[in-house]
Amino acid sequence: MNPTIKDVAQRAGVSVGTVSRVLAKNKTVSEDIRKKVEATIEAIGYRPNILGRSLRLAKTDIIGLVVPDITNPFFAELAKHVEMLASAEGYSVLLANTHDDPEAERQQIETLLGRLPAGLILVPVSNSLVDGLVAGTRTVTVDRPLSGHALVAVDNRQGGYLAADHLLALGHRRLGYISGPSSTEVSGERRDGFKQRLEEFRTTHPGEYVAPQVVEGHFDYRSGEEIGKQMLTQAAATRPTAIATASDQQAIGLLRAAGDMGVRVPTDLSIVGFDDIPLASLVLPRLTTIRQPIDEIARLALDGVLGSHALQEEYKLQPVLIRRGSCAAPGTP
Amino acid sequence: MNPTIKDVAQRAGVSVGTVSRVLAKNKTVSEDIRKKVEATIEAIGYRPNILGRSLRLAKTDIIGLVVPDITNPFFAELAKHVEMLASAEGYSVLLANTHDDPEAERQQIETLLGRLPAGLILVPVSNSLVDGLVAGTRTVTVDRPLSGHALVAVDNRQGGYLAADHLLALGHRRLGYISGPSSTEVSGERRDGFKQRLEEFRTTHPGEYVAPQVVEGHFDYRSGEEIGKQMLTQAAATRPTAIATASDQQAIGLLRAAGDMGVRVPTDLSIVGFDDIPLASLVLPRLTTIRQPIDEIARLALDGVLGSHALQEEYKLQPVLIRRGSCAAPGTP
DNA sequence: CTGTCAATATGAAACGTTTCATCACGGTGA
DNA sequence: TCACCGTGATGAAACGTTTCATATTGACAG
Repeated sequence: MNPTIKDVAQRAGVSVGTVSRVLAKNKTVSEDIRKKVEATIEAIGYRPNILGRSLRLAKTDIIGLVVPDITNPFFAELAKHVEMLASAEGYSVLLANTHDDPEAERQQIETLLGRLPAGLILVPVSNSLVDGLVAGTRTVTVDRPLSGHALVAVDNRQGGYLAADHLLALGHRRLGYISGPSSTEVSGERRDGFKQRLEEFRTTHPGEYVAPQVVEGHFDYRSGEEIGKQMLTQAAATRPTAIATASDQQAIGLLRAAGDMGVRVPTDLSIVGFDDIPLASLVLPRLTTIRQPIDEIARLALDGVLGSHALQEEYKLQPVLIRRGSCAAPGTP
Repeated sequence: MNPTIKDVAQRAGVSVGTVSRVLAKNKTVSEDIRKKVEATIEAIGYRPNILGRSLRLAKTDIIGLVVPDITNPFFAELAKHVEMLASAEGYSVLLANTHDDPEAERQQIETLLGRLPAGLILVPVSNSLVDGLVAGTRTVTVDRPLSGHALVAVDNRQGGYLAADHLLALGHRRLGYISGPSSTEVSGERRDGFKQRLEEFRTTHPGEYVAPQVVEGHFDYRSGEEIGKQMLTQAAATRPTAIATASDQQAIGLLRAAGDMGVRVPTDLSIVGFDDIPLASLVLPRLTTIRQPIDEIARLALDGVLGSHALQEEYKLQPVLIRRGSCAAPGTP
């Protein structure tokens, strides 16, 4: 149906090999033949069949992107950046959701690999299952580590550290922390960074130290709201004056809980989120948060997958504290 | 490198054609040979090369999904549902963003079509450019119409109608409406439905009718916030007691503006959104909104693209009003 | 005039499938 | 016995590329 390279060759009176070389911008083709072929291509509207080419070359120009849930703003943002960069280089992005289910993940990756992608960008949910499955395809892990594969991620420990540091500097002493599920390393690191800063504070200001209240949850809105409610029902004298979370979604849920309970933010409660999703600057009050440089993450991941150079084991990026309206010194009217 | 069908054939002592027939679950192959071939496949870990197959069949099992912006929660939700349904049927989803740019859209669609997808699901941003470009590939349009192609969408006019109806029923008379950009038919329809209900009201209650304040904006948070500020700076006696918007994002921006200006929702101002994105039930107060049945939309779109039946011109779905906390009768304490 | 060399163009093979026209082989009916 | 048929298996072609070993020039040196 569509014209093929053979049609072009025939119509231009040359061999298919020659046409192919014209297409490949190969030097060894004379000027006038090149012109004639190009004219013919234009004339009959020839467009190379990507399947024939992929078959011959045994590789495609498709990038697989596997995320737990595209509905999560962080991953949506990641997908957007990856797609932008990839399409600028002539690659397309195949999207797969795992719904945080290891079995679904295995399945998705398997069918993805069957399509011989040029590379795979993966936000893994399980540590074991996919191990070894991704051999033979350049694979970069994002956000969460997977043994044996390159990882692009923010320095989560440093992120947690920054949050605690900011709150301490504002004068808060009774701190709360809503972490992510302990099944993910990410949340452990963020929490540990948070705690580490507090430990440091304990040694420098032994008299003022108060042990933080740490509760584990999921990364979503709901979890932030529920745990927030629970934390805030304590007597005003013992409940935290500031809470840091492991995700902006949790922080926004927490914001909602505070609102429901008449706890004013930031007057009665300071909140620090994590990620800096677009919504963070649109809630009321605007969310102070730890930003992940997601464009950088996407760039590095794609570079890793497409680049010819050997993959480093880990690309750690520095998170940065974004000050907005959800934090204040305790007792600020 | 990977074993091919030839290896299987050779090792099992049959012809490649036979192996292919086994793979295709074709009836005309004897029981014992079938067993032997299957055993061999298992033994050497053969997996059919999808490229060879696609080339031969001149089609792939890839679905192209083209959206303006995957970061928009509505489209993320759409992508998630499409991906779920598609992968359940053995198809994969190729994602492309157009950033609301007609030229990018043309470009994206063109390269997508070059990959010979089984079908294309498109949320178009321009009416003209891609026309005819998508011939030869089963294409379904979602959300916004494109002449000459099947459309799956909610009845937008009815959605606007419902919003106005709800607010009138609550007793509001001075209404505001924040619409989407007039370049999209969608926003026109929603606005017209809204106005239509008001016209009906005018004929039934001629004495009480007040002309609505309608302002045009974009679908995003920022636009809702800006226009909201502008609307709410009017004197309390003339400004609307209720505002409907063309998207939840606008409504949330509006919510933010109201909060900033000390206008209490729903006490001083009722708000109705549109879409029912996940976040709608998480803001404070929870957003009353017009829900689009997005799972249905995804299902119909995929059905249209994959099904063998002829495409209808239009699949209109009914929106439904979701009552939450952002609306109340005017003057409710 | 002949042999060489560089510069270009050609033809065919190969990538891994599916499919279709044949073929082999028993069995059956006349 | 022979023609015929049905059941299964085979072999080769075809899908549209790229690439590599050859072939064809023409120019130029000896």
